[in-house]
Amino acid sequence: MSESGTKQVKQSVLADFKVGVDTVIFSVDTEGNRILVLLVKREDEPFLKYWGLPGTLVRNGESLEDAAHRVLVEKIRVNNLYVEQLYTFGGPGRDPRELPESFGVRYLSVSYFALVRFAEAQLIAEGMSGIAWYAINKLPQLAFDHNQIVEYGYRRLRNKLEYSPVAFDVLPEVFTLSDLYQFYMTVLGENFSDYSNFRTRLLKLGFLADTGVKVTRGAGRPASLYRFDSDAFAPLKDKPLVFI
Amino acid sequence: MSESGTKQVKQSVLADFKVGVDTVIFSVDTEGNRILVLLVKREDEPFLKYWGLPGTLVRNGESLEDAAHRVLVEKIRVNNLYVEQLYTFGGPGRDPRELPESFGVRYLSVSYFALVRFAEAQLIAEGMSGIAWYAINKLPQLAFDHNQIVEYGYRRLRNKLEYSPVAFDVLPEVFTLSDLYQFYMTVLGENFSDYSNFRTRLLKLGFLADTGVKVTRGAGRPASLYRFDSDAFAPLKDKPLVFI
DNA sequence: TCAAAAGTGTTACGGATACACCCATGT
DNA sequence: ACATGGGTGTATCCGTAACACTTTTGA
Repeated sequence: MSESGTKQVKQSVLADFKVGVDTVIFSVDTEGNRILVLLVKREDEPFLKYWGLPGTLVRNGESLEDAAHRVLVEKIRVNNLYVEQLYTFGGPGRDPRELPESFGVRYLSVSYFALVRFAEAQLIAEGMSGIAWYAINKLPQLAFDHNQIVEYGYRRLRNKLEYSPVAFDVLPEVFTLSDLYQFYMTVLGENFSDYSNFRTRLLKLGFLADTGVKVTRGAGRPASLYRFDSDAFAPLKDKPLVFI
Repeated sequence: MSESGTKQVKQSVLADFKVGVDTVIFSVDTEGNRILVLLVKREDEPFLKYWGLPGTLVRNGESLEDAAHRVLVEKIRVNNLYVEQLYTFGGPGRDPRELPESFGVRYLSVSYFALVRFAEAQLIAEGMSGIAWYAINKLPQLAFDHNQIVEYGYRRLRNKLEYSPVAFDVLPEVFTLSDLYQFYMTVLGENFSDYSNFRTRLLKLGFLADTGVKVTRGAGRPASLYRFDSDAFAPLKDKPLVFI
């Protein structure tokens, strides 16, 4: 950041910003075969009563991550989650609070991506439930440029899943291979892989430990419960891996 | 000092930001077999006389991309380049100008990633050449957290190259397959692929058009000049592609 | 004629795909 | 006993890796 100006203008032309953090919180409902996004109904202008992403403005002494975490904790109670930064949207005019041509304060949004476990996620109803999960393919018109942000996050979700072990951050401690398969099916679509091939591939990678415990769900042969062995995974870290 | 009040908290606790844009500008020197990063010597505090990334603070009415572009144009003259957003660093205290505990203005940096053609890049010497290419493996201690940003950008460079056709944004209009190979070699390292296999794979993808023109460089059989056919590439867009 | 650079061909291996099949349980 | 879901095996295909070979030029 070298503000290379030699003039006096220096201060006057620099834009003043408030920085917002908006988080696309995903969860995967394998039963319902849906990907869900957490939305909140806005109680302030602008975009009053529109649905939008959970977000907040960054406070004094607070890091971006802290702010993202604060919003998350306000809206939802979870034990397991995965968070990472997504993209920063900062063009002038993206927030109606910036009066056109006024050179007032600008609003910049750093978006975050989060993945939580659907089954255990408890929404914290504020007032009369201005908070809800929406299927990603049935989103309403959102406030600001939030539709665009969700779209961006969705691409990231699929990418992350294919190349990194995020799934295990969000699955229970132990799970069956069918659970895992269902999870991937839901996110990546019907035709990503055959079950039996998925199975062999994953097991060959060697970081899924069979606990020996069997679980039976209705009819059918009982399934083994597996555990993600992060030690066994460690050496594979940042190697190009495909989880397809 | 921002007006502090424990009451109408809402307004008073929000941090005020200046937003900076820092760009990691890469070029690939295939002759010298080096990856280069463009650095500028700071002429202001903080970090006076340290080398750092070209950057600026965002002005009124200016988008982040505009700011990134403005800096680029100030430092370097190029025809071809590729630019994309990298990451946003915004923790409190990352800039010494934020007085500790003062709740003064915060400095947030949105970093960008750029790739330019080395051969045609002309550095715009300001004063006595406070601007230079540095080999990525021989960087000095940089201002702020810029070493970290470069590291992040370097990862992105290699990734981009493997999975997307950025190379062609930065190669001449026509080039030999050896040129292309040298380029990949330089970025991805000695052991990424055999030349002949690289060759067959790339040609099979079908978006490299042989111009028929031959060029000869010293001894050896003349090489065909190829052109990147963006129409032929279009259908492959956003399909998972490996350029290795 | 020989070295250097460009370009072609060939073989072997390993992973992915598409199945067919076997196993254990509930009803 | 049979439907249901879990789990195993196998034949085939195709991309990749390794490397030998041919072609065309300059010196």
